[in-house]
Amino acid sequence: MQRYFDESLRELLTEIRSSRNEANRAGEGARSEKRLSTSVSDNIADVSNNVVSGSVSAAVEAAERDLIRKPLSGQAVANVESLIHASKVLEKLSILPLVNEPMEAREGFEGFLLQTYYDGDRGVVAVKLYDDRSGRIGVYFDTTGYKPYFLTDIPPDKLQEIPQVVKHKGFDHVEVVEKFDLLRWQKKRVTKIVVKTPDVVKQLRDKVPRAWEANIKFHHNYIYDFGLTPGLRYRVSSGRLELVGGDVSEEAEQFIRKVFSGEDESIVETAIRWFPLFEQPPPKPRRLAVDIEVYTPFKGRVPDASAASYPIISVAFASDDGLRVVFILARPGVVGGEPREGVKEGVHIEIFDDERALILETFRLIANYPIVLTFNGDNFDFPYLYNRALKLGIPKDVIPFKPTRSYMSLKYGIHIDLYQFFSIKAIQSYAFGNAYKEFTLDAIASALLGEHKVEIESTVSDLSLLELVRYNIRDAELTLKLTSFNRDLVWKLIVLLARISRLPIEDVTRSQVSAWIKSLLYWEHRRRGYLIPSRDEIIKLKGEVKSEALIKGKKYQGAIVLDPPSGVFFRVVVLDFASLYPSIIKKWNLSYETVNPVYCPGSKIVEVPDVGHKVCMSNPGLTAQIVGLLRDYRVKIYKKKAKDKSLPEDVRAWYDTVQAAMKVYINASYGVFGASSFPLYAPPVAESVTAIGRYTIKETVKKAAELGLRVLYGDTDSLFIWNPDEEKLEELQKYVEENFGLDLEVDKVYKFVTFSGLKKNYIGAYEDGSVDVKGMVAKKRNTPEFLKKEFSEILNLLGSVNSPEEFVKVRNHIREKLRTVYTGLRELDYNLDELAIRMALNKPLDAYTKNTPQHVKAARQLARMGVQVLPGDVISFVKVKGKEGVKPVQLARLAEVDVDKYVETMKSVFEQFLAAINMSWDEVIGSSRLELFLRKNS
DNA sequence: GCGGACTGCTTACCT
DNA sequence: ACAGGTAAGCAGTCCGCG
Repeated sequence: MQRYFDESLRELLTEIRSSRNEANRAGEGARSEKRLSTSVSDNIADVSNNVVSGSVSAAVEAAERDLIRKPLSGQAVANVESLIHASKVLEKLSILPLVNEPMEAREGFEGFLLQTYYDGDRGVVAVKLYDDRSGRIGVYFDTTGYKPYFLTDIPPDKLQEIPQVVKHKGFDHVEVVEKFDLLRWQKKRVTKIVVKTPDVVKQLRDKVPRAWEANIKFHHNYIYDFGLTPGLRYRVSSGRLELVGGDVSEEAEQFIRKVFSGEDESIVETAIRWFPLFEQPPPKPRRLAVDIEVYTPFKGRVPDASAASYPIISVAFASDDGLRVVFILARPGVVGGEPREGVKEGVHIEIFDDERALILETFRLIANYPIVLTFNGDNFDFPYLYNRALKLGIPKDVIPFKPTRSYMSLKYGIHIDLYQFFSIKAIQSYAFGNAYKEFTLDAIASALLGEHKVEIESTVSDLSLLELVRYNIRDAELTLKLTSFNRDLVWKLIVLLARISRLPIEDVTRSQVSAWIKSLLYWEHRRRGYLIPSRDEIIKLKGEVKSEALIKGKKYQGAIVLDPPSGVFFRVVVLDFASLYPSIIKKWNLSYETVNPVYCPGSKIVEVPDVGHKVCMSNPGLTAQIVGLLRDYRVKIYKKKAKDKSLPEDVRAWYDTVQAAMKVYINASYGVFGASSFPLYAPPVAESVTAIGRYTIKETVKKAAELGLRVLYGDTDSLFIWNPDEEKLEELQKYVEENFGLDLEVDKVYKFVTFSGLKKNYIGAYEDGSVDVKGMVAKKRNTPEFLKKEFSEILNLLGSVNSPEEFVKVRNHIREKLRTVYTGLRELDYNLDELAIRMALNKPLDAYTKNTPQHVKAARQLARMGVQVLPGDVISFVKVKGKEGVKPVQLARLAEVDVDKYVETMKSVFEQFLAAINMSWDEVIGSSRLELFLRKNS
């Protein structure tokens, strides 16, 4: 590997430059006043005031002809051995066109539905389909004459009296349609106002007193009206999209009927209809990850993508078909770097002496992949490339992206920005169990892949070319791996989320879980001919809550937390109600139309405990059906299939992803009804869920007491039982099943639990010595690293304890350990990084107006130094002596650290734990103070 | 003018 | 913009105090 660069790269660069001269001559035509040899040195100085002239596009054409179409001529390949690999790659690439508008999907075209969008030029909805046989994307342009519309209750003749509507130039026509009004449980005739373009809906919806379904994106409406499911296979047939492979076999249908036996027929019918979503194998389009690096003279500041003032110095690509390429810009005064910097084998490096050529090559690659991955491409890489290209005179139609309202979309393929995807809170918490806490490539890759970014001393602008290559390619590889690890887990998850939500891929990867649930519910409303209620009418009819939240500013009361004791308890069984809230929604038939119903057809009404809402049980509520279906599918079918050893491993992995996708949905299903931003916001629904939850756990605690079980603690849906009798436990489970129709499962068994006496705060140790630490200060991000380290060492001591007797010994160990740490701290045996407190900035600096927390103080000091600080940034600071009290790590010295403050922090970290083992800080540290005093004065 | 009691703001956690 | 509940640290304020 080391012999790759046995020549000095610098020498090589000279060669490249001259060989490029030939190839570039045509491309330089437009800038004839500047010879290529000077353009290299001008690269940095000249770009910021580059003016786009008319002759440039001719130059681009020429460059395309001479340079781009024959990339091997004048190609700088940095080593001989990789040339063989590289030429194979490039051979493949060199036949690819620069601009790649997808071909039209005509009659008979078959492919997976990836994306719908509005094609403004043609004025129709367009659908991107991925054909897995050719590996190409085709676009189906709607031929049914589908137009944008919204609904109102004004009859057509009365509508004629509103000229602003019917005389509007975008107005097309009206139709009368019949819908079912779930909220009022009656048929309703509404007027459909059909218009020419989507923007007209926005202009006209306020011109009528009441409008429905006027806030749905045109290309989403298309999906709902045609009953499409993104992620499934379709064929263009008789000018329409026809589902392929959506049939459910007789055998499968019988199986589903058995699983859902006893349910209402409408639920069984939906269950059968959904089956292909979980069973059809996912498409596997080729994926390309792209990452760019930009020169900037300002350290600690992210280059401004809208200005794009400085050159793109490197672009790295990694694809799942094995491509590893870095395009790098030769810059005057920047050395090649040492061979031993260790660029991995198989990475093909191309050195460009012209930034424009580099960008054009980049575009050509991007334009040829059906899926392009970035990390923050929406807000940085793609806008930068876009604006930089324009600045360098590259015409728009050569650029493979088009900016949409909220993100960067691709002309040919699909752009997935993984920063957006991993920032989705439901993904972070439900799919990955909060494994990562910050939304940076490094944090996410470390947590999920166990791999890191390449560490660099200062900024990318200061790196040698080889260091830059190494850094850049790692980012691209990590980005790719984030979708491919664990048998393409993330890609499959995205496909499944698209199928369940019915949102296109570019939409589902950029929206929060509330948008997914909204979309799924809209789709089902449309399918069943229900009018989608407006937010206002739901609030008017269902706005009232009956409980008061314990937390100021919240809308209604939530879960209960039992008061835990303090102390150590051996053999603790933790029971929990399986999917408590979703199960409640299903069992109690909770839905916006069933809670406090306007009309309950069979008058079968039950009352919610505590809050007294009335629930109509006569017909299955819509949201109860959907949530219940996902829950049952997950529990009764896919959790089992995921563990079925008789299935091949990759099939099991798929089913595991299926159940994970369902988990994300059902976990969020309660919360959205309590979120005022949700279009189907129904506070009494959310309030009923938590009230029933409280009722259920309280009754279960009562029963447990009757059975002689000792309940130590419980939070929302869990009960900690001390050394229970097996039979009594089973009896309790039976009681819960019979009385509430819920599953009370044994979640875990702890060898022992140490409770501090505080809620949401305990350590549970398993038989094998591993431990769960919950809520303790030692676990929090804003606790200095040295304390976390020392704490985890104490945890190791603790995990080894097997009996109450052994605790005595461990207590002594712990006491000694703490004393050592204490004296070490007094003598400042730690460095600044170990002492740093990390805290996130949740708002822009100037939004902290009420007071100035310490991390904001530190951040303001950084800002004064010219370092950019943005919301989401985690500030590392240390506590120091002096007026401000804090300093960012970068600016602090060890000598100014305020040791007393750190002793306080140490005390609070360990007191929580000492409380559990019945020790006090003073008894542990008291004598240490004396010892330290004596030692210092001896 | 200072310190303790208190409230409110902010963050990070748990379910 | 999925929810509420708990804990901690600190900033800022009020009040008492001859």
